[in-house]
Formats: sequence, C-alpha cells, structure tokens
Amino acid sequence: MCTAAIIMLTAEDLLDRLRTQGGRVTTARRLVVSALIGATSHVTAEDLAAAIQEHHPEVHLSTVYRTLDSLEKLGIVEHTHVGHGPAVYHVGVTHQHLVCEECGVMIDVPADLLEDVQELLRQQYGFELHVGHFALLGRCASHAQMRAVRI
Amino acid sequence: MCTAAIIMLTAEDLLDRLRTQGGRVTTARRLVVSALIGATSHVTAEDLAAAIQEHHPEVHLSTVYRTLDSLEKLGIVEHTHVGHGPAVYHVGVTHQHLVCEECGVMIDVPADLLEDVQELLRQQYGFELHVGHFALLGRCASHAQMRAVRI
DNA sequence: ATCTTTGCAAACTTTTTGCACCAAT
DNA sequence: ATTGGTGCAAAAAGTTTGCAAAGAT
Repeated sequence: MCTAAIIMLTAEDLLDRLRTQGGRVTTARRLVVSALIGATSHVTAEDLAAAIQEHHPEVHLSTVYRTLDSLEKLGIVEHTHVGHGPAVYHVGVTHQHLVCEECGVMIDVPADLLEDVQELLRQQYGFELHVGHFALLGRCASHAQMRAVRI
Repeated sequence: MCTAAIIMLTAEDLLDRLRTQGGRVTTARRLVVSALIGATSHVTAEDLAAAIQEHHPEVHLSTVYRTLDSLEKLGIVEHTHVGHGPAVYHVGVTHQHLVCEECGVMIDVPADLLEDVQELLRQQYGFELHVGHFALLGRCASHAQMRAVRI
C-alpha cells in the first residue's frame, strides 16, 4: 500500500521531465538524480557531491547545485532550510521538518499539521504560507527539558 | 497604554544587565544598544554597524555581532532568520515573522497564533516549538496569486 | 591588576557566478 | 549546428575567530 504515488518516481522519470522541458540528460545529471533517489533521508548538496565523487571525482559541487536548481524549477525537488547549516533536498511530497536546536535531529511531519495556521494566516493576513521551506526549530522530546541559554 | 511592559526597557537597563552579569559597559556596547533600541523595526547586524559607523567609524561589525550575542545570552535580545538573507535582531517580546518570498515584506504576528500547533507538536511528538527563531515563508497578500516557479 | 572587550584581518560556510570548453539534441 | 551543461576557479554573503592592544572594573 502506498498513500502517495507521486513519490514513486524513478530516476528515469525525473530525467525524462528534464528532457521534455528542453533540458539535456548528461552523465552528471544522471548521477545527481540517482544519488538523490537513492538517498535514505534528506541530503545536502555536499552529501550528494561526496557520494557521487566516490566514483566520479570530476563531478563538481556546483554542478550538483545547478542540477538541483533545475529539478526544483520543474517542481520535482524541494529544498528546506533546517537551521543554521546547509539546506537539505528531497524528492516527493511536501512536508514539514522539525529540527532540534540541541541535537540536530530532524522529524518529518505531514504538511497538513499546519493547515489550521495556514488558514488563519490566509484569513487574517492574506498570507499564503509556503509549508516546508523552512524547518520549525525547537527541542525534541529528549531535549525539551533543557533550558540552555545558547541556541 | 502599553500591553507589554517588558519592551519598555531603556538602553541603560540593558547595559545594567550586562554589567550585573560581570560584563563591561563600553562605548561600543553603548552604541549598539542605543542603535538597537532606537531602530524603528527589525535590523540586521550590518544595519546597526552602518548606523553606528556614521558617527563612530571605528566600531567594527564583529563587535556588533559580539555585543548582540552577549545580549542574546542574557535573554534580552533575539535574532530571527527571515529567509535566505541575514538575521534580524530585536529587543522585547517573542513574536513570529511572516516573510514574503516574492517581495521580502515582513509581517509581525503574535506568538500565540502558533499556540495550537505548538500544543499539537508537544502532544504528538514531544517537540517543544521555539516560536520566532525562524520566519514563516510564503506570499504576502499582494503576491499570493503568483505562481512563480523560482523561489 | 585583572579580566573583558575591541579592532582588525583573516578564516569559514554555504551558495552563486563567469567563462571557456564540451556535449546532447 | 545549436543550445544548454560542465568543470574550474573565484566571488559573494553572512558570520565567526585569533590575536595583540586597549579599556572597564
């Protein structure tokens, strides 16, 4: 059973989308797309570059960034800012990230958890919330008690 | 009438707090604190430095950052990340920022607007949301219709 | 006298860009 | 033959840090 068919995109699906929009399918792009799809969790551009460069050291980090950009413009990939560090990228359905400011652990929660705020902001401020673009920061269960000053 | 007495802190109050905690009150710190309190809205470290440097060009940006850090450790000042740009600083009550990804306009909303999500996250994930540390991104009323691809 | 803070320069991190060369359509 | 993409190096943007000199207590 799969609740979100859209996330079952294969590497070739993504590459086809690129080609259809007038883009070219290159070795570098193939590698970025496979690395992204093969990733077990959210990855940074640098993670992807490192993984690719194990076997293809010539693929440059800037190429990874540019490929991810292209995929985002197609609406297939999203990036999220998870705190003070680098952005993470993922394929598939929009969701919200919770990040612990203490230990960095990331929790994925469904986007509809923010539906009510979204509606509230729409009604009171005419503001259309873009769920998922920024993580929600705070403290995970194991660090919730802490009252550390440094954040 | 003033609903939040806590924001009525004067520059001298802040400086006293620094002194009480074993800190020193220097010319540079005096200037940063006055600039911050005198600011009409949320300001970046660079904004503050620029304002100060009009009359005191010797005060360095890094000193501004360090003073803001000290004030944050005392819990008097907060910074917020409002998108891809620099952080903004403010004295006073915690609130949430909405930022338009299209035009950059910033809307301040009361922190309690997120109370329900906060409670939900607490109950379902044991996650203690730190309201205000990151802005909520989206589109303001005048840009809500746009479906621009680039974000 | 002591210990904090400053100014400066330099490093750092993440991401973007200019450009000549190369490659996919 | 076009146009778009790549690799590289370098810049950009925001923030932090090391250090010797200066300053507050």
